[in-house]
Amino acid sequence: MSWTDERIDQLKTMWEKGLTASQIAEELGGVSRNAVIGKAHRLGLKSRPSPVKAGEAKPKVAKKADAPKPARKPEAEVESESDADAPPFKADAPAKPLRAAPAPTPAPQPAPRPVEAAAVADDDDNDVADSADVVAAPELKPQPRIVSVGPGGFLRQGPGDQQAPIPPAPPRRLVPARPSAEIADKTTLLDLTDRICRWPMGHPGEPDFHFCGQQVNPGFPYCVEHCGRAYQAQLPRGTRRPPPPMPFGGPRVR
DNA sequence: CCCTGATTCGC
DNA sequence: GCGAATCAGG
Repeated sequence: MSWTDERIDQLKTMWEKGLTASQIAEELGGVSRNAVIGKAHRLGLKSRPSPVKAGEAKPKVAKKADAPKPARKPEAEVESESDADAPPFKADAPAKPLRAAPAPTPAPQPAPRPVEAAAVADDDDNDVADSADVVAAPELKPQPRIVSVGPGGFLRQGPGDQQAPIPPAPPRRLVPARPSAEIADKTTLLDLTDRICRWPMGHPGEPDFHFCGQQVNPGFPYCVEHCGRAYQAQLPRGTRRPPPPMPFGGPRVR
């Protein structure tokens, strides 16, 4: 690959954007991380916080001054003829991994459509696991105190544990709008609105996990059918029937 | 080990 | 100009 104007431009953009050399190389394709770094420097792009330059002002270490190593691959370093029995460098093959071979795609950003906010206005007086909340933030570092396990294997938390002050979402890498094709016609988290039943179908994390998607029973987060599952009239003690099957067949047993 | 960016230097 | 090899810090 050569450095076309376009590729140089991409390099500049991504470099200034703070992407690592590896990411840039992967994005461009056909070049190594070193190539990216080398090019960036040649272009005069300002260096970014390097792990190796901390404080040190004199990188002028004795590199070539005192007899260091050849540093360069010997290639045809024909020394004296008498020493012709030197070990041949058959291992000279760079063994280039040829990273990201097929990647001519300029990665057309999949225009993240203005997600309808997923209507996360959580009117949480209902007791059913509100999957939308849990699923939306699966990457909480500190393991929250688990109060109980909700339907579908959701981990319920105590009221005080709910709000983790971690809104600063780091810049996301480009991600397809749909996790997979098999869910293309299903109701995903992004499809949820106030008027769409958000009863989970399947288990979160599974490739085909989606939501009911029916019109909601006005005033409720679920359709009529699922409202019937979510809300049970409280019967006097002793007259209670055995609990109905939980959604998705109950908590997962691992 | 992995990662990172910087630097060197044969090509 | 290019980039693999190497260095060196995290």
